[in-house]
Amino acid sequence: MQKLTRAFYSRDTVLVARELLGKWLIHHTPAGQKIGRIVEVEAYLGPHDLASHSAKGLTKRTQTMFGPPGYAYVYLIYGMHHCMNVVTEPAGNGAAVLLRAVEPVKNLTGKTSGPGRLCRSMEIDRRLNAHDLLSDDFFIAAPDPAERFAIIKRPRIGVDYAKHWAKRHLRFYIKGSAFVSQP
DNA sequence: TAAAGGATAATA
DNA sequence: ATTATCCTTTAT
Repeated sequence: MQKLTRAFYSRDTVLVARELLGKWLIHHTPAGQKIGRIVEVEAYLGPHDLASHSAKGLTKRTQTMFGPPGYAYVYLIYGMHHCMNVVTEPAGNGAAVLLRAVEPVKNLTGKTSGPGRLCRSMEIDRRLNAHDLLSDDFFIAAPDPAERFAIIKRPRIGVDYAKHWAKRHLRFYIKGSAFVSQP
């Protein structure tokens, strides 16, 4: 099992999004080590992408997104759910990958499909915002034998306000996985 | 299908 | 200080 490096995250967001599929999200909590296999992600490209938070410019909330790559961007949505993103590309680009669904590997309880439920079962909340994903208690790693699978491209979810950006195929998931939130 | 819920950013 | 908005989920 190999922890992903800073260089991995600093590349093109779409590339990182596709390569995050099949990787393991690992979180050490007081209750024990939790592991989920990433099966669905979305790419948010930067300020020019109207669906991205960074389109609003640099604010208190989005500053993590504009920071260096390999950090977690966690925020509260609709007052009751958390969403977890991974910052990509060099600092200042404002790009990130949203984690939408994982498959339970270890110590996960409840459903793990959908950004809110993913965070609930992985015990992610906004205290983990700006947390370094190269740390030892919260990180992403490649499982030992690299797997082979087909990747499906679809439009992103919940971004109808973003005009033509809503139509772009920036959501990726593992073909045939029973754990994706929306086929 | 709509209500819930709270932080955030824009407006005043 | 007030309001509109939000990368969702759950229950009616």
